[in-house]
Formats: sequence, C-alpha cells, structure tokens
Amino acid sequence: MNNVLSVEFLQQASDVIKVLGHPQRLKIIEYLEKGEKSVSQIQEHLSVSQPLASQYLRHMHSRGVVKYRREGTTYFYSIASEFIHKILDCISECQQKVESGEWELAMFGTE
Amino acid sequence: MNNVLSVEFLQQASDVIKVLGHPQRLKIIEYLEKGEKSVSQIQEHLSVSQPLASQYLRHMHSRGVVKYRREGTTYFYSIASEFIHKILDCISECQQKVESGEWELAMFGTE
DNA sequence: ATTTTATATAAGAAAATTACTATATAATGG
DNA sequence: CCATTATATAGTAATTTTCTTATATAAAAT
Repeated sequence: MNNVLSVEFLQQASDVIKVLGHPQRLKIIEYLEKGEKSVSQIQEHLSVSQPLASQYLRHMHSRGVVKYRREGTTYFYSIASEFIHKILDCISECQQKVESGEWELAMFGTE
Repeated sequence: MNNVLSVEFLQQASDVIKVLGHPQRLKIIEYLEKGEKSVSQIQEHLSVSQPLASQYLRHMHSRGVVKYRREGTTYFYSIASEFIHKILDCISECQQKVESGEWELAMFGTE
C-alpha cells in the first residue's frame, strides 16, 4: 500500500490514464464494459464520424486499453486490461458518491 | 454498478483523470499520499524549477485535485478529494499486479 | 468484375498543453 | 525600511493533441 511507484511505472500508467482523461474515450470504455462492440456501434453511440471513432480506437489500442477481434469486415473491440475494468469500477463508484452528495468532484475549478 | 455515466460526469471525471495522466503530476499525488507537503518539498522531490512546481500545483488545484493551507509564506498542499485517494489505491494495486507478472499494462503500444 | 459495406490510414489545420524565463507578491527577519 | 525567503503569475515558444477531409483497403454481395 505504501509502495513507491517506479519512474517506469509512472510513465506507463500515465499513458494509460491519459487515454481515460477524455470524455469520448471514457464513454467508449464505459460502453465496452457491457461487452464487445463493433466500430459502427461505437460510432453511433458517440455520434461521431467513422474516421474519428476509428482513430479513437486505434489510439486506445496502441496504449493497450482495448483489443479487437475481426469477423469479416467487422471489427469487434473490447477492453483489453483488468486495470481498465478496475479503474472504471472506481470511477463508477465515485459517480455514485458524487450523485448521492457524499463527495464533490470539482471543488475548485475557478482557474 | 451498471450505472450509466452522465455526460456531465464524464466531462468532470475526465478533467480530474487528465490531471493524473502525467508522470510528474501523478508523482506529486503519490507523494502527497504521505501527507501535506510544501511547494519546495514537492519541487525537490520532482527535481523541477520552482515556477514549474507551482504551475503543476495551481493546475491540480484548479481541477479540485489538491488543496492548500497557508502558514506564513509557506503553502502546504494536500490531496483534496477522496476520489483521488481511491484512484491512487487502484493504481498502486495495479502496479503490484504488474510487478508480480499477473497483469500487463502496455500490451500493444506498437503505434 | 463491380459495387457496397465496414473500417483503416493519411495529411493537415486548429486548439490545447507543456515548460521555460522573467517578474511580482507577500510574509519575515534584521 | 531593506533584504530575504517562499511562492505565485505572466508571457511565450515548442510540442502535442484533437478533429476534419480525403483516400485506401478488404471482405461480401450482386
């Protein structure tokens, strides 16, 4: 618990976390929690253009956040890492606390 | 658990998560887990210039990630949100799994 | 073979982030 | 009052990210 994060781990973890620090990509992750989805499903779910959806997924894939399975011309994407599941659990839990008024998320934010 | 994250929450959560998607800022958070620290302590811990440390902290403060307490000319920063504690727990836990070989963090990454 | 469907890739403009240098503020000690 | 200490703020160049438009690929259907 009091383990010091190594420099290497800090870098790797940041790269993965950065993927989630983006509303649309976070929404994709949340959507994929329900199970694998095709690019067009994801595209519709986000209401973005096809290349943008594809670009999101390529980006997420290159960071080890999602993986895919191909079936004909269709690509089914899914969450690649247990780490992502854990983080999303944590975020969902947080939302519940925030919605119940127990926590606040943005307390300052008057930059 | 199957709760859908709201658009508003997605945006807010992303803003907070984005703060952590940066090795130096993540290192600050980790350091602050031990308790409040002054700017100069943080500066030394990261080996960065004073303005850069201050800028990191201002940035983190504006996103509700850290708070501060003033004592004379010294500012003591600390973690502002339970959410951050939770996320860091999650990350630490992940590091342990990764170090033990149970998980992999970056599986693809051949962009 | 040609067209259609599903998705990937490329290239570039616009916007945001990052980190630097220089300067300002505010409390403290002499 | 002046110097010092601790930190904040401003301005800015360099880099990175983001999103758009245009084009390519590859399987499937006609």
